[in-house]
Amino acid sequence: MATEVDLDRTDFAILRLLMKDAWLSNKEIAAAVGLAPSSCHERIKSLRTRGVLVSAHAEVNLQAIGFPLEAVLFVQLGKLEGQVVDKFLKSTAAIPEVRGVFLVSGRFDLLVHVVVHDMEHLKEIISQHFNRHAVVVRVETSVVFNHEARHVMPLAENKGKSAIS
Amino acid sequence: MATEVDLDRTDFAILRLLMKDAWLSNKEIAAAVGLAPSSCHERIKSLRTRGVLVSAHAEVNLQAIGFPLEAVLFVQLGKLEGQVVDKFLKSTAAIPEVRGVFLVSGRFDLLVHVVVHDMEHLKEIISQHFNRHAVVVRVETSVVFNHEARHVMPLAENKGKSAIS
DNA sequence: CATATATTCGAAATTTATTCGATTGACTGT
DNA sequence: ACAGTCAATCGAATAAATTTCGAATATATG
Repeated sequence: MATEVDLDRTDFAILRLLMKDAWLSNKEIAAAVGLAPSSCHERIKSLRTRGVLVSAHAEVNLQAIGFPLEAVLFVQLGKLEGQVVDKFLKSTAAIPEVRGVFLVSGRFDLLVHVVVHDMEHLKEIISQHFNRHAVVVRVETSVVFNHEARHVMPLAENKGKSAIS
Repeated sequence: MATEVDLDRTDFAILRLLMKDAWLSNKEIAAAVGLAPSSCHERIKSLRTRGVLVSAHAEVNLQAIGFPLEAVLFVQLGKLEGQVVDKFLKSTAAIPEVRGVFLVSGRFDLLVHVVVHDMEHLKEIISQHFNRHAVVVRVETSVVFNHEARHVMPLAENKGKSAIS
């Protein structure tokens, strides 16, 4: 598993820009970080092959396509047998309406973020999926009033660990 | 606020592709949905101006840049006065380590997803930010064992509501 | 200080994005 | 059914960006 990589200030600048806006052209990024387009291109290619830059995803306005309601499900699971839980996790993540799954420690075992058309739709997902599996002990549902996703480097400017370490 | 938009099967196909991989070229998308590049380009432009396609963000391997630990904070807030809560939400979202903030109904008021270097770093964020604000009544912390984000259309194939409705 | 390695650059070659007028197809009202 | 209106699609031309690559520069190593 790729855990550590050497990145300099310029790499971080590139990553920071692409996290904010993956639609930036190579030319624009090059200008922003002070490199020639060819050099910048080389670095981006390297970041991808090294597994730092993983992918890019477009964000669509889910309200606009008929999903105005969001919820978080707090799921308690029974005695965790690796196999069964893993299967349930996979099948949960495979539901189109599911936007994220967190397997966590503490009072709950699983947090599931879903988007739905309406309350009926939400009820359907819970009753058809979660209340059907034996591993699920209990589900608590919270409606999401407001949700903000942050696509920024979790690091203050110029705090990139250089290769000097 | 833009809530409803007319989208046909092709629009959904384009959105589905871009959600999965925002690095696809216009040419590739055009081929995949069976349009000429110029037509596809026109549609994508329209999707953006209509506010359906909002943005795109690169996903970086946070392990690789020194953030191997994730946590979810369950926050209870005091009597919700709009102004104060709103300010606290904004300041929370402004923390670089925060990846998402959910204002929810139910047992907790706020869910915060954070990435950190280590436990010390996590403790620091909680004590420096959350335990410093009067609105915060209580914080429960869960370590994230596993986290899967889903970047797919929350809709089964060919289930796009056509303009016929 | 000399050697080896990695980065950077600029220019050429390739590919892609973008514009635009003409054509096709779909919808409206009579 | 039919003419008229509007929107979508296409292909070709132009503009712009990506990608490759050898030479030059900088950086690290012994």
